[in-house]
Formats: sequence, structure tokens, C-alpha cells
Amino acid sequence: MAKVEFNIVCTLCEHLKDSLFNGLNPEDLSRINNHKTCIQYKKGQNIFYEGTRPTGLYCMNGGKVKVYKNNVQGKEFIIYIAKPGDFLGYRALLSEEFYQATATVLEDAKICFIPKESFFEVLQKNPLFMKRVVQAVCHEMGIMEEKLAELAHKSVRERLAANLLMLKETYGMEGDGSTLIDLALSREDLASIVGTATETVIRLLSEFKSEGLIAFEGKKIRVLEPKKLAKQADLIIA
Amino acid sequence: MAKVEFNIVCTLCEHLKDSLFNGLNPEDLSRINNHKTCIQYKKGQNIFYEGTRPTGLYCMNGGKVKVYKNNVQGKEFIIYIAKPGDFLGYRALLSEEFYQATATVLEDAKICFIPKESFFEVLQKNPLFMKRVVQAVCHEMGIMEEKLAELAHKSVRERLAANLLMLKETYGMEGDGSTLIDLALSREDLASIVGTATETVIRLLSEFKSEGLIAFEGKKIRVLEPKKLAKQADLIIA
DNA sequence: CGAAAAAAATGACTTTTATCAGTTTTGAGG
DNA sequence: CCTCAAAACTGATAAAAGTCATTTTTTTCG
Repeated sequence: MAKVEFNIVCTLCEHLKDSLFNGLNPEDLSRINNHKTCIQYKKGQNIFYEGTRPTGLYCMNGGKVKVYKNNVQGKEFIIYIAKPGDFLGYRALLSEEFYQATATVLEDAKICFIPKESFFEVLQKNPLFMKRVVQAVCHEMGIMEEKLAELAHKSVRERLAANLLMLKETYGMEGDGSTLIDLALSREDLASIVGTATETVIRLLSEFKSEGLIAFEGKKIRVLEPKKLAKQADLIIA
Repeated sequence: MAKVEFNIVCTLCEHLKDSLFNGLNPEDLSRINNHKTCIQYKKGQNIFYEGTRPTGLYCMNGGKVKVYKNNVQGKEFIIYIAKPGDFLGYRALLSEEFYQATATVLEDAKICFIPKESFFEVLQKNPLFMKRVVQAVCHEMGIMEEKLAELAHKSVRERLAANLLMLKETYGMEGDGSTLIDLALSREDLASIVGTATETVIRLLSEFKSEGLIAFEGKKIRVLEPKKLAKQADLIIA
């Protein structure tokens, strides 16, 4: 598949406000802008592969990308799902290690690539930017600690409920008193997020549906009763 | 319990070489040194609590400390075990959030406390130090991603084997062709590391023992057959 | 539009692991 | 050295979740 480039100026990027680049001085932003390459990806294309060396930073301008690890049997575990404004692959870049995960496009995406050198230059010149990146990384790490504990001690039902609420927070679109999770996830992907088998997710989703907690809307899920879902997630009873 | 202080000079600290402070210029190291408070803790004492705000950085000079989260039912999940030279509580400090975990002494410990201001001052003045901290945080995050995937898709037996090998790498003491894990962990703590029930750990450990993979030495575990243990962990067969 | 492939769903069955209840062993402190 | 409590261990049982096989539905694309 040929790479389809597109063009955009960082200062005019509609997602700048959601990005770590927000607040960067014009000079540094233009340095980023002048060195970046912007590419359009189709669903299913890979951005980077586990085991390869990062050569720069990806910055999401559109679409959704899953970042996941494959285990020996080929089972996926999705670490996170990147949306416009998010950085992609910065962990391995900053620790100067190989990628430990693979990134694949879930919904057609526009992604800008900033070469390692330009990113590091701006990072080193700009302590405030560095501080914000560090804060973001450490915040991210806190989320992972949370996930670890959740994975260790919660049931699949609880984890599914918790993850639906999390997806609702991040990708939710409000509408007629409920929230649509604006993310076309397959049951298999949802299972890879929760850390369980596809069949189990299917069964639990239909339970949640018959209990009136959620509804299906095409490939998407609508959260009808977030509070009841939270009860399922929090093990208040069990 | 009264706090027992002790005194040590950073430049003479035997664990400096294992620490992120290693390579710091004398001026900055003396700034750290002049502002630190060093305290001795007994087994069972807490260093900090989940939900409180960090006021500085802890730097381990002796002993072992577990950092863990409690779930609703009071079940622990141990995120990591800190040893001399390690920083403690830097994640929440850097992201300027509350502690998300609690730290409790496993083996009598000597820990130096560096006030937030001094740490940040050195961090901001010293880009190279900042870079090393960022690298360390990002490396740590990679380990967590690994753990997440492991927790999601490996069986308890596999996880126990993997964690024994990990503990061997970090706390191992070589001796007569095998390695002693120099860490007095209760079965309960080991279960909290693996993310399972105490009884399950006990059963699996005695299986590993009867298969000749490990041996018990007082409260400690000796790894006899790391390769066979790795086979158990890696799901090469299953 | 229609055929083929992919995804979702359902059912039966098995395995893993948690839980509970009880016993034995160990270790700390008087 | 003895007592008591905590930790380690054992066994039985139940629940949760994975796996496999099969069907139904949806999607893709020639």
C-alpha cells in the first residue's frame, strides 16, 4: 500500500489544544512543523512494530490506533487506544529502547511523524515542555498501576464494566440522556482490552444489554446506565 | 514508634552507584545531601499512604520496601519491591498527584527523604539528570506494560514461575550452582505479587519444589533450575 | 446482487483457580 | 522453655472463565 501524505500546519491543527505540544512557543512549534511528515493510514495498517527501534514520535491528527502486545499464542493485549491529539510511541523513544508493542489503525487515521532529533531538540531546549512530558508519562504510569491491580483482583464482569466506563469517559458522545462510545471496536478487540476471551465478552455484553445497562448501535455501544455499570465494576456487593 | 534518624553522606553512600543520583555533579549532590533527612524504619512500618500528597522523594539506603495497592476487599497487589539505591514515590511526585499506592517496610530499612523543592531544583538545573530520570520512568513503564500483558493472558502457574525468575534477577545471590532469592517474602506477599490467592501460591510452590525447580531455605527460596522454571513461565508447551 | 469470508452469537464441556474450613508448623515474646 | 498467634499447609467444593464446536448474522467485494 502506497503511503498517502497530507499536509497540515501545527499552529492550525484542531487537536493542538488536546496535545502536549499545546503551549509550545511559536519558534519550537515551527521547528516541529518543518520537520514533520504527515501520513494517512487505512484501517488495519501498522504504524510501528514490537521489537523495532523508534526513529521518531507519532502525533495523532485523526482516527484511532490500538497499541498492543502479542503473547506467544498470538493473543493480543491492548495497552491503550490513541485518539487525535495523543502522542504515539513516545515511551520507547524516551527510554531509548525497542518498541515493546505494536500499533495498528482501528479507524482510518492521519498521523504526523516527528523525527527523533527534532523532538529531542525541542525537549532539551524547553524545560517547561520537558516537565509537561514527564508529568504526562508519570500520569500514564499511574493509570497502568491502576490497571494492574484491577487485572489482578477483579472478575471479568467487573473489568468489562470498568472498561466500558473508561471508554465512555474517553470516547463518549453525549446524546438523549445517554452516552455513545464513539469507537467501532470488534468484540475481539474489546476482549483484548479487558484481558479475556472473545466469547466471554460477547456473553457479558448481552447480559449487560438484557439488564438494560447498555445498548448496541451498529458497531458501537451506548451506555444507558453508567451508575449501574459502575456498581457492576466496583464490586460494591460481591 | 519514635522515628530513628541516622546519618550518612551521599558522596560516601555505598548505593550511590546503583542510584539515579550517580553521576550528579558534586555541587548538586551536596545540595541533595544538605537537605535530606535519613530515617530508620522497622519491618511493618509505613513510608507513605495511598491517597496522600507527596512532599518529597524517598531514596533507599538499606532494607526492602513493598509498594502496593489495596482493593475494596482489602486484597493487596504489590506493584514493586524497592531495594537499596532505588527511588520511592517519584511517580506521584513528578506527576504532582496523590500517592496511588502505599509503601510498607518488608525488611528493616534505612531511607533518606529529599524534600520536593530540593529534588525539583536539581532536576531543573541539570538536564542530564532530568534525562536519566525520564529514561528510568519510561523504562519502568515498559516493565509495567509487560506485566499487564502477562497478567491478562498467563496462568497463575506461569506468572508464579515468571515472578520467581524476576525476583531471582533482582534479588538473587549466587552460590553453589544455584541462586538464593535474598528476600524474606511471606506466601501472602508472593501471592500479592503474582496476583492470586495465598493458597494457590502455596500449592504451586510445593509443586515446583517436588519437581526440583526450587528449594526452601528458611523464609527464602532458592532457584535450582532456572531454565526449567523459564519453561514453566514461557508457556513453550501449553 | 450474491457468494464468500469475517464477526457475532450460542451451547456444551473442561480447566483453572478462588473460597472456605480445618490442621499443622513456626516463631515471637514473656 | 512455654504459650499463643500468625503463617503455612491441606483438602473439599464451587464458581468463574476458557476452549471447542457449531450456527447465525453481518460485511466485503467481485
